[in-house]
Amino acid sequence: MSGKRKGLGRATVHDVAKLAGVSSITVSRYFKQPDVVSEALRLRIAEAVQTLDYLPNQAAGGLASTRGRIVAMVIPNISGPIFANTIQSFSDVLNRHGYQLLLASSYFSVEKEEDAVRAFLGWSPAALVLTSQYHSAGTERLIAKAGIPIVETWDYAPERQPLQVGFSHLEVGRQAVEYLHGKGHRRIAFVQNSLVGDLSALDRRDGYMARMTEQGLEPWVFVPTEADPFEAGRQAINSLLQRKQPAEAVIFANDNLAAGGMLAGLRAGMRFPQDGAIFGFGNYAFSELLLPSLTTIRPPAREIGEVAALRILQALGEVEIEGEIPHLNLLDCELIQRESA
Amino acid sequence: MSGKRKGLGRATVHDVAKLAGVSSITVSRYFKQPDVVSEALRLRIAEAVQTLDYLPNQAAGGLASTRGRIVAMVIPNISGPIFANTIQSFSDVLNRHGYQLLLASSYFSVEKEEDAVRAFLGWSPAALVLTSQYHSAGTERLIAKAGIPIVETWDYAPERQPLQVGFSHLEVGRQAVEYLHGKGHRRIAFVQNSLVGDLSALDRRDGYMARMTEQGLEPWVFVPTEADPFEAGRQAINSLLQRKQPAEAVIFANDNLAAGGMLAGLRAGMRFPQDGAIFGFGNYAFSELLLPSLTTIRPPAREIGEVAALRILQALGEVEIEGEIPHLNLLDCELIQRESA
DNA sequence: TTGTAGGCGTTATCAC
DNA sequence: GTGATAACGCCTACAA
Repeated sequence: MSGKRKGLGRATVHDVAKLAGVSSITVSRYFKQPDVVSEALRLRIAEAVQTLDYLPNQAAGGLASTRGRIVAMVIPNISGPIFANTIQSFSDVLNRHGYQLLLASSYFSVEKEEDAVRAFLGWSPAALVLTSQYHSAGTERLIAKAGIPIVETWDYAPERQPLQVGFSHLEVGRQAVEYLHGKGHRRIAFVQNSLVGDLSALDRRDGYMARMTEQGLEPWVFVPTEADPFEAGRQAINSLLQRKQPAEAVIFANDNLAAGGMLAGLRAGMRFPQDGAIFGFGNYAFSELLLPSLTTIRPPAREIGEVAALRILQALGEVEIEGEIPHLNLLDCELIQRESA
Repeated sequence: MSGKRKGLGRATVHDVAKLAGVSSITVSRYFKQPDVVSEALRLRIAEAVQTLDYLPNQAAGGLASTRGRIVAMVIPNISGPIFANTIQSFSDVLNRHGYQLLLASSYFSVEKEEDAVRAFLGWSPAALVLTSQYHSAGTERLIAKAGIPIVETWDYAPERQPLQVGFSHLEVGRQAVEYLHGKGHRRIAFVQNSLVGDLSALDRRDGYMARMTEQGLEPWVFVPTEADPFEAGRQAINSLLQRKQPAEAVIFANDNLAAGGMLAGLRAGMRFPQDGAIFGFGNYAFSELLLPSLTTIRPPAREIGEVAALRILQALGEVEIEGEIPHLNLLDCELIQRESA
């Protein structure tokens, strides 16, 4: 009987409606607002759904209602040691409310981020999550006119338009100085991330520099040339600790660098913290397993994902909230004192 | 002027078509098969797209063409130390070809996996990726009639319908025994994963048992009661090494357990491998950072993601291939000999 | 509580 | 090479 197009071959609302002896809109209501459908029809529809193995077509639904149950997230990387926790918790909370996660990584490149955002917007996501406050001009334009909730995570820039869920990297840098200074150290160095593009790490460095200056101490920033973080760490240790006037403490831009540096030192016969205090950032999984274990700062990775998801669900009206949705969500980092500093 | 529905408020093909003075189908072709559109029109359309900031609506496109450019993946967990690499490489390859990744985690629960699969199928994904060969009956039914390429990763079950991209956990178990036996060890124990649901880990145990038996050695399986992997590892070390006839070598179900065990031993004054060889699985990021560094087996995490994506793209006709698409993709694990065994 | 009509934005199909 | 038409599967708006 004709059929000029093929379709998916799956059952549709119409099939279910016919089998249940109702109109298709009633089947639609059965899924969206079950309490509006009478008990009798509900049972008939449920049976038809069973029989036909009916699955609502989300693309069609999203198209018709102009609001797809999908949320998009761009993150620097998935396999790195810290962002995965954010993705995990974010995705879990969303799934629980029937939303699906669309994911892509930017590798700390604002161009790749823009590509991902453009691709995502084609899916008319219900909301969009980005990492940090730093984006390309193109991304800024896209999100400005996207007309959906935008959330920036892993950073805290109160003056920006998008919802903020994260923490201040500047504060983290200051906090590290504070701690080491309190331990009596004066010659405190900072090892920068060799990964260009990680702009938040530069904020941590700036916080370090600001606090050092305030304390009347001279900032001492080491910039590794090695790309591999473990190698870069080794390079830093060699340069900072094996000299006449060695650093008393070294703050690394992240735990990878710190671990690489510490390991190189240990294998060269050094002892920590005796030969220099080692301070990291990130509280990666291995940090407590090192000998000595690594003193570091734990960013609220999981919490960021949870809060971001919650705010989005509230903005979408899926979760109730009294009053305004908090625009600024400043979460706590935790300084974890261990053996290395 | 009526307008009974609102729509997204964004520009559509029709807007672009009107501005460019062509029909909307030509705009569609401009995106799908640019070489079919004449140079002149292409320029006009490009300009209109620019002016209007037009973004193709993927949901509408997917609906009309019955093939959305989306691929769904269910993985045990995102934040764990090993699967993230698979997700990362998988997503990267797909993105490069204009496909987006829909992601959810099962936490090693076949029920959660089924929920995710059902939710995903509503999006009419172009393909579906699962982890391991173990699923619920419901999932089996769903994938059997999904009518899209299905890929099972991180395992290798030649007899199964879905495309296989992974490795044999049984083989991994045998390989560990082989290695330790070759080092002269006879009293070789295996520490099971305390995480129920990780069925592939049981396959590794079974491989261990089979090989031990073949060698005329008696299998010795320890089942931790502690849930936390580090605690479970400690428990295992205490039980296996601090006795009259201690184990000479211990194979752990994964690197987390091994690290926990080794660390507990070290802090108690033990030395490795002198007081017992320690063997892991997974080659987690920290494994090379431990002192002693951990001997383990590296699963082809990244490669699995790449190959899975490639096979899917080939099945979808996005990537050329001569002949049949290989159904069985057995990838190599790498035994990484380090200091602990 | 249930149904009718028609549109959401795109693309398959057929015609020129 | 380009266009007219209808259909993909669902949901909003309105009516009963």
